[in-house]
Amino acid sequence: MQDSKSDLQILNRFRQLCQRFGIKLTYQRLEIFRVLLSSDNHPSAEEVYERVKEKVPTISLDTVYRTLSTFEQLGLIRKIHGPDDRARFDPNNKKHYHLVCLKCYKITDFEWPELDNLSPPESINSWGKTQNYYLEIRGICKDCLKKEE
Amino acid sequence: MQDSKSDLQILNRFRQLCQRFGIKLTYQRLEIFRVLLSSDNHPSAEEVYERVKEKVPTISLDTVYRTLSTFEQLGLIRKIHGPDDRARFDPNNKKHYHLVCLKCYKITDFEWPELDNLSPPESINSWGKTQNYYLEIRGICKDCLKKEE
DNA sequence: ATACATGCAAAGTTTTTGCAACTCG
DNA sequence: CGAGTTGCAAAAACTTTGCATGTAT
Repeated sequence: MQDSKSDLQILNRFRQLCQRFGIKLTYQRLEIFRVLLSSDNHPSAEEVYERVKEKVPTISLDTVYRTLSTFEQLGLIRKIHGPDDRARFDPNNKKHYHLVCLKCYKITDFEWPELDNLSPPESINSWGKTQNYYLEIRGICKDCLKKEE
Repeated sequence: MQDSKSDLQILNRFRQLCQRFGIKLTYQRLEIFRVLLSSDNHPSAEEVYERVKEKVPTISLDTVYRTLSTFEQLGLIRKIHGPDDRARFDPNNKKHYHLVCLKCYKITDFEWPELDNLSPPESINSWGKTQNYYLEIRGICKDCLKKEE
C-alpha cells in the first residue's frame, strides 16, 4: 500500500478494492485511503484524522476509527501497538520490521531477509497455528540522541 | 524474576532490591512483587490488582499501576503491548519471545537461540542506538482452535 | 429503495494525576 | 522527623457504540 500514483490511479485502485470487498466507496474512505498511501510514518488514528480533515473538514474521529478498523479487517493495513499507548497503523504491506524510538515513539521500517528465512523452533508447532511475525527493535533514534547531547 | 522460593527468601531478595534502587519497602510493593514472581502468564495491571487484593484488600488500582511502572523503570519487569488493548507485564528476564493468541490474548514465552545469535542488518546502525528486541508470533492457540472445531 | 455509512453525542476502557493522610527508614 | 508512598476521587487519553440522518449502489 505505498505508491505515488496520480489521484485518478488511486481512485481506480480504491474503487476496485471496494468492489472486491463489497464495501461502499465513500469520500471519507477514499481520503483516508489517500492519507495512508502517502504516509511514510505510521500514523495514529488521531493523526490520520487531522490529515483527512484538511480535505474533508466535516469528518468525525469515530469515522476514522471505524474506517481504519474496516481496512485492517480487509488486510489493507496493519494495526500496531508500540510502547506509545495509542495504536498506530501501518500501510506498508511488504515484509518488514520496526525500529521504535522510545523517546519520540517514531516508527521506522526496515527489512531483514535473514530473519525472513529463519524458521522458528519446532516447539511452537505444538502451541497452535501461527499466522505472522511481529518484530520490533527498540532504542533511541538519531534525532533524539542529538537532543540529549 | 521467576523462582519458587520461600516467603522469607522472597522478602530478603526484595529488601535487597529496594536498598539497591533506593525505594522504600512497603507491604503493597512486596505483595505485587510476589504476584509477579508467581505468574506464569503475563498479567495486566487489573489482573495483578485482583490477585494482590486477596492479600492486601485495601490496595488501590492506581498503586498497582504506579508500582508496575516503578518496577519497569528499574528493569525488574517489562511492559508489553500486544493486540489486546491493555498493557501486560512480563516478569521473565531470560531472553525470550512471545506467542500471542489473537482469540484469547494469552501470551506464551518461547526461546529461539538462532534468533538471539542473528545480527541485525547494519543499516540500522545509522538509525540510532538500539536497546532490545521484541518479537511476537501471532496466531491461534491450541485451546482456541479446539473451541472453533 | 435499501442496506450500508456517517456524524453526533455519550459512554466505555485503560491509565494517569493532584492531594491529603500515612508510613518507612 | 521527613521524604517517599498510598488511597481516594477525579480526570485524562484513547476507543467504541447507539441512533437518527444521509448516501452509494
